[in-house]
Amino acid sequence: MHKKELYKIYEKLLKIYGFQGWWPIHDFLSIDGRDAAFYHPQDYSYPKNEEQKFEIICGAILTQNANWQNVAKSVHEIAKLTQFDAAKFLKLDDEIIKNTIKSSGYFNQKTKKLKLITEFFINLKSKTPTREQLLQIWGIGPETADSILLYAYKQPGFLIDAYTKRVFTDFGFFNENAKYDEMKKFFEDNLEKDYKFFQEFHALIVEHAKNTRIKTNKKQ
DNA sequence: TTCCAGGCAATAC
DNA sequence: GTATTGCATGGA
Repeated sequence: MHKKELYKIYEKLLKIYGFQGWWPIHDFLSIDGRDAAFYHPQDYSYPKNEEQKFEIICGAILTQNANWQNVAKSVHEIAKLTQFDAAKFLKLDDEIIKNTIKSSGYFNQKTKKLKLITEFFINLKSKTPTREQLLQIWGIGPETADSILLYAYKQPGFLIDAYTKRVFTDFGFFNENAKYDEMKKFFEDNLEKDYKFFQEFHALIVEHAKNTRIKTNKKQ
């Protein structure tokens, strides 16, 4: 019964913010540019190769509880160092990686996470992983698994993040203690499973959430 | 200065 | 099973 409402929200967000073109893919032509990550609105053909898949996976780890602007710097640095060749990345010393991803925060944990997912990625040999496989990897939780599946592998699973929860709780769809899988199921039960649509919807939710950020005032 | 950002695992209860 | 805590940087 929520189908109509959800599609209406999507149309409204699309009208306000336009196509978002997620997930940003690094542009090697502007490798020395300031902001080398770029978006590709209405082009759902990305990632176009293994390197771009690996880039999205790295970004998904790095953006865990981190500001994307900080992550973009790390992505840029990894691109310069490895061109997102997974085998090349795996050979890097931990100290090099820590220094390279420093701006994303939690660099000790994230270095370990990146190495583990890189090993997994190489062993996949271009196959598509399952959600269960991803969740077994240390450092991959439901949101990271879903973003990897949706944006690196074009699998139409709905991705829930802090923004999605906040926005749709505000809209009255969920209550404060709604669980990840419960919210995910809600969207998937009420929407057509189309990866392009899911990619766009999630990106629009994030954009909207950023634009309606509540400026908290600690002491009330 | 304080607070938060495209979470997750470990630990405590 | 649910709640809390540690992880860390950079910009507002």
